[in-house]
Amino acid sequence: MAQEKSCLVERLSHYIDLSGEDLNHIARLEKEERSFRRGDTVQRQGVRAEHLFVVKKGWAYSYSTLADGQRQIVRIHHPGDMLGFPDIAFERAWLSVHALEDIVLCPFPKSALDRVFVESPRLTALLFSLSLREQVSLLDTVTVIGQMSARGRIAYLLLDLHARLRITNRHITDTFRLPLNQSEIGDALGLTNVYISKVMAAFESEGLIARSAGMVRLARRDELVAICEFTDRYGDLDTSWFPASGI
Amino acid sequence: MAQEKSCLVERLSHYIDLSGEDLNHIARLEKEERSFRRGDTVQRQGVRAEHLFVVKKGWAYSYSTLADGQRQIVRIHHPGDMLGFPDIAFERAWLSVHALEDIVLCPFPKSALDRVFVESPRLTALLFSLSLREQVSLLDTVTVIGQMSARGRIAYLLLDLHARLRITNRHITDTFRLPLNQSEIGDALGLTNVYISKVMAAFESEGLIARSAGMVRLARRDELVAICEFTDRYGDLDTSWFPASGI
DNA sequence: CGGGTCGTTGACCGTGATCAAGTAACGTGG
DNA sequence: CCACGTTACTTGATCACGGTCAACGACCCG
Repeated sequence: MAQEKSCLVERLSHYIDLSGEDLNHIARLEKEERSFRRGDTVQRQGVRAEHLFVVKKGWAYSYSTLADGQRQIVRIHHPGDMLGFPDIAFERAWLSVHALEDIVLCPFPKSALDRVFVESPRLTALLFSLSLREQVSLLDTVTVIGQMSARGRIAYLLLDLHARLRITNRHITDTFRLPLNQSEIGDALGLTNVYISKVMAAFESEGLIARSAGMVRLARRDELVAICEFTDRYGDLDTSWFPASGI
Repeated sequence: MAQEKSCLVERLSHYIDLSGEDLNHIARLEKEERSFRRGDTVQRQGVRAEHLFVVKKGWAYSYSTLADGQRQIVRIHHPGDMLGFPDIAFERAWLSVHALEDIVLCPFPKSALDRVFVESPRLTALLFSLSLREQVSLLDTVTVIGQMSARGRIAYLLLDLHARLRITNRHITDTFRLPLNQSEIGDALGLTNVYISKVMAAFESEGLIARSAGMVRLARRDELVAICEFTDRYGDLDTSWFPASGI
């Protein structure tokens, strides 16, 4: 199947120049894209994890579940994100993945990674770095959930989503679509849906945000930033140490 | 300086067989040892991050600080651990590192990583996997802090430390040394020192743990496990996909 | 001795959970 | 077209987990 353009190439060439060699690797890796419907479970915790995915279209999230049914959403995935990194190191998936809307994923098999590691150190370094950036984002999440009040956590979530959408869309305004319901926001932040509702209503009445039909506008972004000490961590990666291309 | 045995080799050969080639790389990576005194700051958030470290002796922790001085301890490092992974991907360190006691670290420069990536894909895969395991551990931390009560969080911390000590010491008993004070435990779990004191006193009076002179004994480990649904995530890595050695 | 750190304990309080009722929007089938 | 179920959000009353503040004791080291 000749694809117009590989979604992985598109994603990765945002960071570094890829040689023809590198491109061949990616082409070999990438398999047919897969679609899921809103609400589908892409992957369930504990199954054999055999693929990494690139999100081509739509939002999804990864979560873990406790025995009593409590759910922690640990990562929200946007178009252009890669998901499934943690599963590379283990036989079974640690996280379940849920489609927030109709989505399209590009899978590529973990078993093909060895050739990438041998033949394209530069691509390997990039994958490693992307995984590390996700790790840094998790570090922030821990700090936010561990230390901040509900207002801070919610402000952080909104600013973080906005900053991440800006990675792939530089010209984004202060308004964006938020296809998460309040229960899901709560599960991402360790709060209840009820309290999300109350705080967001407060934010709105204070003029910090505006909401309508699934859209959010960060009306006074600076104040939200002050509430949670937000700093954008999605600047450019340090690629200076990467192995040179083509050798 | 001829060392009896490289601490990195000791650590890594626990997971895979290392070729002579690989060993040479490691030797080149480990320039030297560096010692720090109890209470020293090994690295401060925001400085140029130029090294990865292997902990050879003593405990340390990585943390981030908020503007108001609140501190989130995100990772406790034991002998044999590697620290500084997240800093590989960025120019500046995201975390500060603090010595919990007198420690010895083996630094190796980030700038030397490119040769590892080019010449030893197998070692690269192992480093990647170790970084991913740390990421998985962070995922658990998020879930624990986001969803569990104080009792659950503290039980989890104790069990997690115990399980990690068992990686390098298979014959560990149910008793171990805990060189963290209660303020630090609180900062790791998003709780206050006061509440740590109260819950641990409760655990002790219920016979779940016993304490004396900086040591903790998990007297009824099974009940602690039940409290926080603990599962040991430090089993062996999936190394099946690793590139073969020697080529 | 004196001062520092650390852990303990108690009184009080506030954030955010819990429970419950009600509303609005939407799709479905009659 | 309305009746109905479902899902999402809102709002209020009540409650409890864990924070805050403060005092005190144990221990260590100079």
